[in-house]
Amino acid sequence: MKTPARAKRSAVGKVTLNDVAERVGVSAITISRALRTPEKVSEVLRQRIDEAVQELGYRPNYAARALASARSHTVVVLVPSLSNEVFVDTLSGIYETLHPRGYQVLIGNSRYSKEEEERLLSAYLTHNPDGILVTGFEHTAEVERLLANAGCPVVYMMEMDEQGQRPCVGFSQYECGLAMTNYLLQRGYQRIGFMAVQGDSRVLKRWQGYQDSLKQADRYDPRREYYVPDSSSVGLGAELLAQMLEQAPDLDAVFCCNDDLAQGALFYCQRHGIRVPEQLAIVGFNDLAASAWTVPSLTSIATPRYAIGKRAAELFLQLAEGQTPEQTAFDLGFELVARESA
Amino acid sequence: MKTPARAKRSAVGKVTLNDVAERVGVSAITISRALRTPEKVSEVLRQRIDEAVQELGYRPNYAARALASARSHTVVVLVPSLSNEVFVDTLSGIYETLHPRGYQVLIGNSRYSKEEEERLLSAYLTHNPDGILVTGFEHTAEVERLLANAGCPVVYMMEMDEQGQRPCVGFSQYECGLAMTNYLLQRGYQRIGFMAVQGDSRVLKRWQGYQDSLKQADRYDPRREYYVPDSSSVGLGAELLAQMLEQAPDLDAVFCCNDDLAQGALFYCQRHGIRVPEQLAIVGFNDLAASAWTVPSLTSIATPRYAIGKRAAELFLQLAEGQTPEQTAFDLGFELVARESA
DNA sequence: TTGTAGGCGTTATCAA
DNA sequence: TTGATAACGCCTACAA
Repeated sequence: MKTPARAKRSAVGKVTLNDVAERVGVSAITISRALRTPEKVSEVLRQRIDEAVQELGYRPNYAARALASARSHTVVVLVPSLSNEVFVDTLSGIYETLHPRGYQVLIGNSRYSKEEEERLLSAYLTHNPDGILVTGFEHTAEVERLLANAGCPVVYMMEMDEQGQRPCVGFSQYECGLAMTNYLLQRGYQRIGFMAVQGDSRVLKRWQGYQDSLKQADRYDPRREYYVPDSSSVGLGAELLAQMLEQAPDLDAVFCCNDDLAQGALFYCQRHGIRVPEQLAIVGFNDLAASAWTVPSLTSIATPRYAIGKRAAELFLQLAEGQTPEQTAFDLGFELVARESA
Repeated sequence: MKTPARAKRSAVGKVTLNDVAERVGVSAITISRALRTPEKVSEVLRQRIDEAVQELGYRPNYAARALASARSHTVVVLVPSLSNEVFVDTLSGIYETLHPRGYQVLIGNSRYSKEEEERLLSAYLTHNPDGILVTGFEHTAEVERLLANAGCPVVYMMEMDEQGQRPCVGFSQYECGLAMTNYLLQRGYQRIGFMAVQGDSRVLKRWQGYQDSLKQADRYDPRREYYVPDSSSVGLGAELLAQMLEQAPDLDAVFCCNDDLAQGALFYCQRHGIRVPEQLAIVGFNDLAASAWTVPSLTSIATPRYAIGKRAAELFLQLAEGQTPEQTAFDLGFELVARESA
């Protein structure tokens, strides 16, 4: 019913700082201060202001704040997938670190597409983020250019920077591949295959580790490698194992580039009466939650994704505060979890 | 090297509309128009503007735009979990519909906490979203108040509004519970248990359906119900089945309130030599990707979550454009997928 | 401790 | 088709 004289273009007649100021009888800036730096406002005033804010239901306008302060309090996070426990866990670590510090997290899901990543980044840059957290070092030239000119700290996640220049938190994917394959060799497996999908740089590095391990043991045979660019899934693991067994029937172990695949491979064996690990050993990667419960349980590599998210966020915070951390590259390691399947 | 006289507080010396305007020799508003409504700018000018934009690398400032236009081009989506395929799929549907229309999607993950949901919504409202997509109808009073006063369309997802007032896209969780239990009865199972976790309203409704089905068949026995408030996981399914079998050893079928649980229950049976479905039938809910591949494969209920996200986003679009759609409540149904486990 | 002035980058409004 | 002007709501800088 009331027609506020002031509001000319005001979107929905939302309560502004000025409304609160009028109500309390002070200037707008004082309200602003009371909200952001309460200690700089007198006790009495602060109390009256808090009340007025409550009564009027004042809610600061994000856009106005971002515009006036030239700080968005926003951190952009670029991940290749959300349907993967790994990145959801990473996001948890990021969120739990950044949220208490007053940052909004803008999630960009590129679906393993570099082009989509480019679009996302380009769009999100209009937000003038205070920081950007990206997955991996493999991007389009344009993305690299955008990141370089973003004017805010950029932290790379999941892998280590080989040039050692850029801030990053991750672990050596190559070492993972090496360690797991060495483990299989050590357990006496002789004809070890590798099942790869997606083909992102992290998978390729694990694969490289696998190859180097076998070559060193003089057991490498390209016929036992299987790669398709499709996105990972349990079903795909089952299908690919069928194909691998056809191509290399003498396989005695498969290293699946991730646990989804490994679970699918295991189910395939269950269905076809192939005993695991007696006839065929199966190992995965990432140690997804279900892998401890399958029968047999899956040997895998546990990756510190939550910790990566957390540390990456912390690193961003340091960088954003203008600190010069002595360390900007964090290798958080990994753990080989030996279970029943190999 | 150049020191732009104008830039006094400019955050990072970003290129603005004015910079482009100067370069082209027109006013800023013309650049703005050329970018938003190219058809309102002359051919020649448009071309020169496009070039200048390219050369200077101009990128509109989201905050300024939102402030000036009182439109954020942002839609807030509140989900209870990201570690659940269901909501990730829903988000895909939303994103794929809204992104091409120029909307940003702000994801809020409440982790099944109503209090966290309240904090999230409160924070996100500062963005003045153009719309809000929420999961379910069960919220704190404050959230309900905030939604009612948000001043933008709100669409509820996953359930149907019993009062039939609010815009919603979902399906009847109750009917799902009913249908699945009827199916089991029909298949001849007599002592059917229910395994519930999380305890959100959707689970409760399925549970209600289960109870009503059994009561009607005069086969209801509360000893066969098992509920813990913990969050769902494969491991929990295994643990709970162990407890259920102890409490009601005569169980001949379990209806798990979702597929995670069902998979865990199945793995428990595999490990303990309980034949499924001969000794114990297992059914789940949601039809997660892996459920088709386990051995035996899991009977479940496929839910149209991608479609729900898509339709909810479309409904929002209609509402946002001021249309009055004749239909604002969409029941997208569900499908019982009979497989080997029951 | 509080206030004044001015501007952040864009768009709505109205005029030319 | 183009432009001048005045917001949008808040914050920085400086002053009192």
